[in-house]
Amino acid sequence: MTHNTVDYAALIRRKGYRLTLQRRVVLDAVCACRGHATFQDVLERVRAEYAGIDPSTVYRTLDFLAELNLIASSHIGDQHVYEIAIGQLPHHHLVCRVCGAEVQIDDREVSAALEAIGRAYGFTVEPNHLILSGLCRACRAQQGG
Amino acid sequence: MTHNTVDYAALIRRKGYRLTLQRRVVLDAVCACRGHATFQDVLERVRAEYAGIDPSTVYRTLDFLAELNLIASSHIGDQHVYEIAIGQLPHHHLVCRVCGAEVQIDDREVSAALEAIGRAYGFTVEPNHLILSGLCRACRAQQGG
DNA sequence: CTACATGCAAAGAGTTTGCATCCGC
DNA sequence: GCGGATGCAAACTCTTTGCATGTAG
Repeated sequence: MTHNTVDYAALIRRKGYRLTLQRRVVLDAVCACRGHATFQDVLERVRAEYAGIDPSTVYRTLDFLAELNLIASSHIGDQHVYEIAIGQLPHHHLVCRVCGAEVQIDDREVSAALEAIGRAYGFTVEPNHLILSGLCRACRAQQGG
Repeated sequence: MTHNTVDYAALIRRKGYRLTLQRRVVLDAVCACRGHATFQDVLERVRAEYAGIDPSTVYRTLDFLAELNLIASSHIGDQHVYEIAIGQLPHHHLVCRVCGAEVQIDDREVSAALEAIGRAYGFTVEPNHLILSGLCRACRAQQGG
């Protein structure tokens, strides 16, 4: 898999690192999760492909891939989540606090709004993969509110 | 201390809980931290006032106070932080990623912007004490950027 | 005086680390 | 073959829990 246009294998080697089976499997797993995946999500998917992998290797590999910006690492509430970064434009998410539905928002819409606010306080806002919690249409209808 | 207009002692008793020395000391400590305080920040301040307190009591008390909305609990990066909530309007923060400076932003400025974006996707955004990272004026000048 | 809150110590989850072995280059 | 990466097990940090004792109301 070339993971949409970025030759990650070449990137890894160019930086002097090695392309191991484990690294390929972990990257594919994060990609296959489509959206935000917890460590456990990733581990399960990885093990479907390579049962013998050690959790410490997955931790090390996720850190490694995040360092190279092949995946993005962030937080929803107090959960650490990972997401494929290859072929993704800068973006943010709306996450429904009831059903967990996720919608991706183009960065430009958010940045424009927040940068204006930051400027008023002398801040250069760098909205880093913001995760906004709320209610999706379906859950709002159901909960009333 | 009445902690600005809210009689927290009465609130605690009205709900059937007890006002203990530990609860007063922890609440005062969070208040004295002015801004976001980690567990360790709070623990240190608490111990200056009451050295014998057990960490588990501080954990339990912080949960307790957050439950009553006397303090707010959130995350900066992967750090859990606490903040006094008494007498605070809904608000968000700009945090400088270099020097850690914090500026409070009125909720209305942020909500207006984000709700408009959410609406376009059928979401009711409920921006819960957002923490936006960026560069303050001084650090931007120094770093060039 | 009663039940809730605390202190203590132990358990538990999640994550990191040291080191011998393995394997990509 | 060399040096980085992995597996394994142990260590470590942070947090939670069970229970006897203390104390607010």
